[in-house]
Amino acid sequence: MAAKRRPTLADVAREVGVSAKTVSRVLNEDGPASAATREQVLAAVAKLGFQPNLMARNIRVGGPDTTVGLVVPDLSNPFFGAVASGIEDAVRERGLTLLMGSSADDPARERALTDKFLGRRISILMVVPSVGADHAPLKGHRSGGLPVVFLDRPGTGLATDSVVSSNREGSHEGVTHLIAHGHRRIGFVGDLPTKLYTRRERLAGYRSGLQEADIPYDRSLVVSAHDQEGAAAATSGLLDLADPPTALFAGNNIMALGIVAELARSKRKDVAVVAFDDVSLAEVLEPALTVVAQDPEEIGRSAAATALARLDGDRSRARTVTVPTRLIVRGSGELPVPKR
Amino acid sequence: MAAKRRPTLADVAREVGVSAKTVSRVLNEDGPASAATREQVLAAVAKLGFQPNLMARNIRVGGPDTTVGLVVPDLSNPFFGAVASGIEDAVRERGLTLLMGSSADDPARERALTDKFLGRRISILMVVPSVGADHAPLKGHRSGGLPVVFLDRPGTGLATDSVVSSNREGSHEGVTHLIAHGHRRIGFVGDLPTKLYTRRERLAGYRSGLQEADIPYDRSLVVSAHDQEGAAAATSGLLDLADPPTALFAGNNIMALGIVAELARSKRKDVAVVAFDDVSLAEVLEPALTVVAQDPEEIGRSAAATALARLDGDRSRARTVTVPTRLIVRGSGELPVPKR
DNA sequence: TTGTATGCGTTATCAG
DNA sequence: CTGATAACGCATACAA
Repeated sequence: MAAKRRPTLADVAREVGVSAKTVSRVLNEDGPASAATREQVLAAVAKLGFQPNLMARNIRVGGPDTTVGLVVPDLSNPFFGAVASGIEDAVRERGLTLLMGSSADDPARERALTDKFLGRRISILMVVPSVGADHAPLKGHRSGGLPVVFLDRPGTGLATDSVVSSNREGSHEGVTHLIAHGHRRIGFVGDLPTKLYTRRERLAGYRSGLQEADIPYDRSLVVSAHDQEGAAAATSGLLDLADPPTALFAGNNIMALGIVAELARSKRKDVAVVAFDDVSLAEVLEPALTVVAQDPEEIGRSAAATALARLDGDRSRARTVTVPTRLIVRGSGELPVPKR
Repeated sequence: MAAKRRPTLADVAREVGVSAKTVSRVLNEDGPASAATREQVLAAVAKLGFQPNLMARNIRVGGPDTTVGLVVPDLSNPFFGAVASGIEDAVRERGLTLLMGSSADDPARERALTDKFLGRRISILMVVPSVGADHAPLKGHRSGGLPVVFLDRPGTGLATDSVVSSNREGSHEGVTHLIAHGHRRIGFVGDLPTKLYTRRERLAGYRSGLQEADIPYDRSLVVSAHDQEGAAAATSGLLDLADPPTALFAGNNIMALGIVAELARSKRKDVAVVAFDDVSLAEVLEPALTVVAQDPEEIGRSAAATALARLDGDRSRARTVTVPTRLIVRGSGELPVPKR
């Protein structure tokens, strides 16, 4: 038996012996309806398993859908999960539903997803921009009244609201913290690609920290990796240098995992570490991991607040909200330079 | 200026001076179209910022939407993020897009989300059932040809495919592992509510492990918590008992974090621990954390494979796939019973 | 190569 | 209180 056609309003109406509009009225509690027909309709709806076609409804009503579309690069990175949670909490009160999809950090897939969302006439669009994506095509939507917010990274080709962490300042603070504990050779383990906004900003903060302390920038101390395993390998490479670093700065949570794993594997407890972005169990490690913590939930909440204000008619200029980071001192960042 | 009406096919057609159908043709690369009109149309589309209304399109075409809807209880739990990743990878090859939303483990919200998905005529519905949810309303859709898959937990009131971990066997193995190292007083720190399927199954495995070793079940050794902090407090309570456990079994990843955090805080390295579900940095802890690892990506892939087979016409009976767990021995589960 | 009539499932309008 | 009819934005069938 092939998939049967789904029941429509008309089917329900025929079943009961009323008009389609009457069924519609009952379901939407729109106009008046006698208790008798009401019950009959409800019974028929249950019997047939009728499910209103929201697309047909939307096409008729014309208004935007009550959905917030969110595009993230990676569904399995807890950072974006936390951001999504923050958004969800904030928009639910307004009756909006968050739907999240992945771009895999690929501009083409990001575009396909946003188009899908836009085609559905969502109420708010939130995007963690992929490297190389062009957001000029969103201009019309934004000027047409659709709130568009960039998260974690700024977009390209479109002036709209964005919410980012204080990447540069946070890294500067983290590196300065290491310097204050005597370190002068500090490795930077960053993610890829190197032109990723957050990567660039955090590297810039690292460099400004060094500069402030009159420590020359040494390119051989800056390495990159795609994932945790790569970060571990990169860490190993740094420690094998003729003049190895005495401290490491992790460019994000994944890099932090790789660094910590490699230091544990090689039983090195003398290397100081500060990581950008917190990770679970950081306080349990030995030494406990000192981090420049981001506030992903707050990033989400802030983005939601901005978007909701736009929905309420705020037509002011596009603004960039910077969510502050916070240095959490736990131990790994306060290790001294080993005597030699 | 209020939000202007979005441009439609007709608007584009008027702009160019052709019929709506012609515009439709170029956009869908459907019928033939002269290069001249083609360019004109494309120009007008860009100029007006026209975005086809996918709902109108879909309602006309009638076919299902190319979306896979996924309902999870918590967007910020990395376990579900990994499951989603597995699904995404598997369905993308078929041109399907994964969209994920949160039920917050609330039946009403789960229902609202599934209704929203169903109203959009998604191709596949995947649900991590909330406690207390009734899935009988999905019957019509499932028999109407919509693949419905339950993940991580079985659904209620609907016979359909589901994919779960080997919770009972895994727990049994984990507890038996502790017993093999001499432990007889083993605490169980589980999540809430206690009637949650995974919680019940894992507790059952714990009990069967004890029973097999002729160790009496002691209710005072079974505690529960909502979150990591709660798990830490529960752990503390267990260790304060007059006759405290010498080993702990964590009912899920969050409970594991709480246990590990509390043991670190109280500087207890003599308590053996086995956790259900792996956590990052488990191998770096001291002692490294022995776990009964789940395979969330595989759960996702398996669910996707099942659903795709249904889409291809598989009308065989509903089946339950059990994804095996794997005991990963790292150290914490092999600690001996302290001498006293 | 292009246009016209028609219908998808729903709701708004207006009449009964 | 209820129903007939038109309309939403788009695609199919057929004609030109």
